[in-house]
Amino acid sequence: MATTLETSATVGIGYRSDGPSRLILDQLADKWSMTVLAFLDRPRRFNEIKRHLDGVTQRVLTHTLRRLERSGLVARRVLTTSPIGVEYSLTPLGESLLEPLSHLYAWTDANLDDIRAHQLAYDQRVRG
Amino acid sequence: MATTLETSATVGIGYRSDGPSRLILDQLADKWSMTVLAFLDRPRRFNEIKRHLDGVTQRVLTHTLRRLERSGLVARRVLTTSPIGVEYSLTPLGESLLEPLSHLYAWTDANLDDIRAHQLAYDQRVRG
DNA sequence: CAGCATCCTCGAGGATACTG
DNA sequence: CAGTATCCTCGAGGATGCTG
Repeated sequence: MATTLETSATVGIGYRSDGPSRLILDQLADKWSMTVLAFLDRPRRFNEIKRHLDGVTQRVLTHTLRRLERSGLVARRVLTTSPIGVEYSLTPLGESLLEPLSHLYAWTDANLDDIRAHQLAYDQRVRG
Repeated sequence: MATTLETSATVGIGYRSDGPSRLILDQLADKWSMTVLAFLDRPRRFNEIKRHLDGVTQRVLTHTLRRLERSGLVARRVLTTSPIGVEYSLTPLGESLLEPLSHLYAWTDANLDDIRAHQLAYDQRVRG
């Protein structure tokens, strides 16, 4: 099972399904994580985040933040205010992730129309 | 690894949950899509891909390839050989996606140990 | 060889109610 | 305000068998 490293020497993209990239993808590919990371350009309160993510429930947002905190991407800080407050912010590790992600966003913006056109053409080809 | 890009500290990352990046993430974040893309450094036959993805079923691989084809990232070509064959390859659009993805892979490789350490520490703190 | 047709499992995500 | 605690839905993914 020790797979050899014969994969994609041409392209030079070191992705393997059992590799570390899989782990990161699993971390980010849920419904809200990336939106949360993008919103944490400054420290934000729990309900502030919740209001920003239209439709998220408390339970799911809590789970999302816990997972990001667990991986060291987000820091959680309890404020000893009158009603207790909790502040979430990006860690340096979390901030460093924004840069590679921005490349993906840029690609998306540049190719979205192309993708949509392909999808539309495919659907018409299959249906009609 | 401190990039001199000054984008990370500011909002400069144009991600929104209702934006196009969401669409791309939904496309790539399934269990096999990225592995398939990485494996298509050259045209590959269906069963060739299936053998490479350890554990994937025919049904799921078919669906994965259909989705990638629908978005224009992968091309499907039927070979009129003795037993019919099908060849899958990256489109230029699909190839262009590998570059931004490689940034994500590089980040992952550079920070995997850090992430794993955070997760371990978190689990012990919470008492798992 | 490369599928499609069924059936089934399992967990992410949501609805709702309660609380320190 | 920022959470838990239950319960439920829904679809991705898997198992298995059949076929042009």
